[in-house]
Amino acid sequence: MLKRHASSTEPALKPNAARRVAVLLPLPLGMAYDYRQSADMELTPGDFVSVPLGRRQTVGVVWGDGDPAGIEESRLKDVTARLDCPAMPDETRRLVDWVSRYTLSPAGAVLRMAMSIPEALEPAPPRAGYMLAEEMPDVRLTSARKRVLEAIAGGPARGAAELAREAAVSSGVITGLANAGALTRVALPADGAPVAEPDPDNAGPGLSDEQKDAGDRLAAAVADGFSVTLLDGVTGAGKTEVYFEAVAAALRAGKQVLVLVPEIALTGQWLTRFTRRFGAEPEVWHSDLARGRRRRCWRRIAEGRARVVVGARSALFLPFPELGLIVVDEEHDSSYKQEDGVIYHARDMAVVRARLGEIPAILVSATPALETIVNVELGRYRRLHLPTRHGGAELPSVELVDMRRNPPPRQRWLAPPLVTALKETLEAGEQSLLFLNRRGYAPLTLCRACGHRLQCPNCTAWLVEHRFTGKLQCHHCGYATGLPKECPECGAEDKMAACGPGVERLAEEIVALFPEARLSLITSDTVRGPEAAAAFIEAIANHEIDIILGTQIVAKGHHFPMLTLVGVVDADLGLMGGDLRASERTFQLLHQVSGRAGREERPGRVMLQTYHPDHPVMQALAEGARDRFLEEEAAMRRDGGWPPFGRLAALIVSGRDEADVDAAANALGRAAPNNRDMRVLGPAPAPLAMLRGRHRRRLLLKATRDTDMQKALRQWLSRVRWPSGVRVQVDVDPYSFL
DNA sequence: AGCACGCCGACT
DNA sequence: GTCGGCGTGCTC
Repeated sequence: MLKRHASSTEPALKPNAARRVAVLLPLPLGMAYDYRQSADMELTPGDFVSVPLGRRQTVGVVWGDGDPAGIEESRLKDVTARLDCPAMPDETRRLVDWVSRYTLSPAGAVLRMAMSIPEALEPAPPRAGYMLAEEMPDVRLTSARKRVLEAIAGGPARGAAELAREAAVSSGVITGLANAGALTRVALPADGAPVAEPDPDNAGPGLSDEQKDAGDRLAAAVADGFSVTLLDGVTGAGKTEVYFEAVAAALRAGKQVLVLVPEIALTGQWLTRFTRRFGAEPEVWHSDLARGRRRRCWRRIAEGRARVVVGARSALFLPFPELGLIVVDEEHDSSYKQEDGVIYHARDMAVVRARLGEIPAILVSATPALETIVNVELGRYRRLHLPTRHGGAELPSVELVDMRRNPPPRQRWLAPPLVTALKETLEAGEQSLLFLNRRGYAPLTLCRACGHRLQCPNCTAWLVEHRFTGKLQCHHCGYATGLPKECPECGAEDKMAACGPGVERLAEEIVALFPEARLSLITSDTVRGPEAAAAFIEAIANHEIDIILGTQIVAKGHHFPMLTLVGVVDADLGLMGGDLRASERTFQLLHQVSGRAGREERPGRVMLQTYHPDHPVMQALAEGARDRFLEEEAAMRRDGGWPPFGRLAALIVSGRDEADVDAAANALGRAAPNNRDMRVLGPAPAPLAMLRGRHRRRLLLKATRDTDMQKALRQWLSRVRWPSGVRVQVDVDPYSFL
């Protein structure tokens, strides 16, 4: 494939023509660059190579043959070296190409996601280990030192950190012993520490008949090439344990497994369940892993030593040499959509990766995306249904609290029925969860004298007061400022008033109502990082907390046996704003929060505070009529030609100069394709008309299902030029309408 | 993404 | 007179 063979139909190569290879670089370049390959260098597609670029050295990947008709030979530079590390697997390279074509992103930009840790390609830095010195010098033996010497006597040479942990001493003791000559430093085999492998036969799964049947069917699919199965089950049905059977089957077949999860910070309970089932931890991958751990993790995956990887969406681009199964947990979750840089949907690309590798994908959810349901109905995806909760727990009852008929008192946000329910729950010694998807104290601050509203200078957004930090914050760009004493517009003193509730303000209300209750506020401001999250979850599970008050982050995947009441403070919050998926997303989120209630023998109760009790989303939630809701939603989308029955792509035109942005957006509007199959809406100011100081306009290309969107977009964009200060971003299959 | 080149303000 | 700000453009 790589070597070009001269044939009679091709012009004969010049006898001393250089061998060219195409090398894709992890830069937003769009195409591979050609390099000269020296005669003694063997290169195969996928090889990582070091090449000169400008006046620096860069690492790239051999992508295929060079193009003899490409740039002239005199400008070719030599490949410097082939790196000593496993080649990028064929499927990963094809995925990079596929995502690049689909999203209209430069291939190099996609490659960058697959080379997120360039250090992993270099040989591992030598690791210092310690062993007992041949001759024990005369040193003072403290008890800490004794423990170290005992620990080291019972095993091979180990690293300082490992040894310190085993002997329960600080690493200073190790250094001290080494300096005294009692320990000698030796080089450890780099990264060679054996990894405990998950064992598919470690523990019996302990499944119900219903779960076992589903697990068997998933496991059977593992041997069967490409397939997509929706594992559709109510919250608490034990879906995780069911797909673990497919994981076990893949492990038995000697394959690697990738489990995608939406928010890696929240998987503490998931990891516990995994370890219980498989007797070892999976490899955990996410983008803010410390450099060294990330490097080792990447390397173990590339070498096939990591067997099960659980990770956020970027894990899709890891170099699995023998991937045998992909699971997408909470497949409906919108955090699978990457919104900046290369804009892609990890659930959809996971299906593509599965097809390229001819392996199965399992999509897991209690509230599947409409896209997924439609794919099931079209027969593209299989479906396994788990209709009952594990252990016979009842699904919670959902009540609507009509805020028009039961208004809370002025400057309060909890309606009387919810207050009563909270009181009853407290008295029964059970836990309550209040959900309000609004960080901070108040979403809006205005002047009572002149009506001026405090807005972010860089974005079309109100500043949110945070009493916790005493600041006004923009949630879009990170702008923060102190709370002004006087109105910046009219100068009136002490007239600034907080409008509406955030979780901090709601906390005040709860403290006033139930001063004796133990309240915990859980938001991304109060929970920074996985350890803090684990501590909160532990405290809740131990019933050290009576009322949990939180944003989005409490909605997902946790299981608290004493939690019997869930109150949604503003169920209408997500419905505003004309977003195509507003109803669907609100349904999914509220259904998911509701699922936190009553997961064991105690029945759960859910109360949704709403001003629109007749809205289809509220009705469907109250009646537990998920499938009816999906049918109604599907009917509306089908009538309007919206996804998944039609296709969408958005263009976001942005720049610092508003006139330039408008001119470019209008030019795109004039050049827009408009025919029987496609129509362009806009340009219109994007919902966030200014973001981080850049003005934004949006155009939406809406087309029939069978339209080649990439081709249409490429042709459209090629007809228009815009000034260099203006950026045009393409979002194929947009999810958020921001 | 780097790292150049290039064209206008405050320094030794 | 030069040092240096980051805007613009190229890298096989």
